[in-house]
Amino acid sequence: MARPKEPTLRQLEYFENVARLLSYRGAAEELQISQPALTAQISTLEAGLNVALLERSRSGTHLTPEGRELLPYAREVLSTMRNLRERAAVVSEGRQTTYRLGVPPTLGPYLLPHVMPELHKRHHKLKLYVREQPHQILLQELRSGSLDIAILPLPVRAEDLIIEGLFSEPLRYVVPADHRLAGNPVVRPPQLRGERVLTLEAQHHIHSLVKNVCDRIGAVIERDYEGTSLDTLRQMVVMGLGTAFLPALYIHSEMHKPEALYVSQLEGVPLVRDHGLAWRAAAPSRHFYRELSADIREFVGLRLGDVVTIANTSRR
Amino acid sequence: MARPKEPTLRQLEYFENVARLLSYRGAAEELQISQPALTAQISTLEAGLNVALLERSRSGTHLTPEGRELLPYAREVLSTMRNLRERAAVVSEGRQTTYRLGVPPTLGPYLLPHVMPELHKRHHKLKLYVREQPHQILLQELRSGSLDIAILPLPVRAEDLIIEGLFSEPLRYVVPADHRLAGNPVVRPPQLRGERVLTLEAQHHIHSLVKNVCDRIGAVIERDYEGTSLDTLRQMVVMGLGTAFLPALYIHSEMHKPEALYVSQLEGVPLVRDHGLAWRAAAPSRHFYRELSADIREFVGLRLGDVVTIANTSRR
DNA sequence: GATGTCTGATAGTTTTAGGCTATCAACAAC
DNA sequence: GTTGTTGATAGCCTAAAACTATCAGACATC
Repeated sequence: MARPKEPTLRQLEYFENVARLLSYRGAAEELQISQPALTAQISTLEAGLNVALLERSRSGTHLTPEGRELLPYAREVLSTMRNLRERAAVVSEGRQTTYRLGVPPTLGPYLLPHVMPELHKRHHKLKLYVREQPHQILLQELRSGSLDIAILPLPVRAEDLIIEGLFSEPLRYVVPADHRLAGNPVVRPPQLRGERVLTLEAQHHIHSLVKNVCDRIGAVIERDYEGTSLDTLRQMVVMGLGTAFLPALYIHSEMHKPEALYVSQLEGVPLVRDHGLAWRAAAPSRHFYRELSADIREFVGLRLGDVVTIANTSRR
Repeated sequence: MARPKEPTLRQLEYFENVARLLSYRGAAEELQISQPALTAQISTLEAGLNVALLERSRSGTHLTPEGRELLPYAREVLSTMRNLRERAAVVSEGRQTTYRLGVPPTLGPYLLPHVMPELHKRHHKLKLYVREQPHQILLQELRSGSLDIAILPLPVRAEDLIIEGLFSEPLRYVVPADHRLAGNPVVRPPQLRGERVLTLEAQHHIHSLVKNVCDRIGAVIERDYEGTSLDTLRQMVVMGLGTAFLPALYIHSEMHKPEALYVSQLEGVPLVRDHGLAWRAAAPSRHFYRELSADIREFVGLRLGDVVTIANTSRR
């Protein structure tokens, strides 16, 4: 193929060597090629650049003025190439680059502070770039390649993704201080019939979980006041606008005594959200992601074992 | 030869293209190669760097985290290579790089100010890096490649150098104001018999020229006071320590009325120094150097034609 | 002046790498 | 279920890189 002869890195390396040693035979020896091969490559380089780089006679070799001017440029190319190879060597050791992790905003802030320090201790060169987005967006960006891994609410059915269960997180019933059920550690479904329940906007997975449970037990979803975040939801409960089901990790992280709210466990009807770590099945780092998944389960078990239930390792 | 497979520029170009288009077939089309050839080159690059750069499935292509991290490095290599090619394109137009010109210190300061402005007008991208050194050193450094061209006193016999005559410069007889010969525009050899003549140190060409003439005419070289420069020589003449033969260009540039010295022309015995431009016979820019030689003769003729005699174009 | 050594260059040959076409399997769209 | 598109694989061909052998010129030594 008659494409114009561009200089190659090999030729620049040869040129740099000859320029430094001022001897074809000396440079050939150092480069471990034959002297005629070196001569030919330098000639080809000069033809490609359309400029004489070296002045040679039987009495020795010198740089031409043009060669002298271009030598620093050649060294620059070789230097940047060396940078690339060195960085590749580091990166190829594994877990030493930046992975983009997506998490739902209703989970990330209440989970990651417990998990990140442990991950950092174990993989101290690992860098995770965290993005909080609604789970539908997370799924889309994982598929499109804008994310490398994501924590998604289960179940998720996607043939092109690997999803491993992390843990189950219950949602607790939260009432204001003057509520008739305040102070009861456990509430049963008949006690909630007719209760007004506040929840997040429809785009959140929690919305559908809470709606399903309310439909089952006869509680009423309050549609006039939808929360845009768990905090705004909690403030509305404090203000007496209704009651709510809030995630256990949120409660664990954000609600402390003294607090104007009471928390109860709902008995008889399971209300949990399952979390899983997802990645693309074709990802070259999929073995590392599987290990990361196990690490997260381990650390969540250690730090938050009394708040959530660790998942069995399974493909859902 | 089983040398480790280093990445090539071609491979980095291919990688950058795929990374930007996120499609092997799209990139192959833009690169004007077949898609299997592209796939093979990317695979070879990944093997060479020992890291997966791209994640590919039948549903599309993504950068891996490692590939994302190395892509700026690859772009850096391609950028420095582009810089080299662009600079080479400028340099290959000719006369647009820096040439090292050597000149004797007894000539350079009195010649170049007349010649450089004209040279710059004619070759406005030409850059001459001037070094003043004794002519023996000039010859040595020209041969060793530390200089590209040099103005040398003639004759010079060197098989490996091309030398073209530039001009002949007479040396004038200079006496203090109270000298018996002061005011005579012309002096003859018998008038100088027994005269004490100061000159430069032996390493200078002028020394041997003056010594030869003094031997012929019976003047006496003053060995107790040798000049280290033309200026110091002239100051000693002013102080009445003796007389001297000074180059015409020096006189033309540096000695003006009123001055405590008188200048005469020596008749009957020629006392001139011939100057030539020298370069290595094997220098790729030798055609340019010949043109430069002609330019210098032209400009010296125009600006200093009444001080020196332009040489015929000849190989001495 | 003759001879030997060292320099870079040239010629012919061999080996390796880059690129081709044909075809494959997997996946998505209709 | 069929068709089209994706990246991957196999076999082949050509160009490039490298080899060895040898050359001519320059220089040092005898």
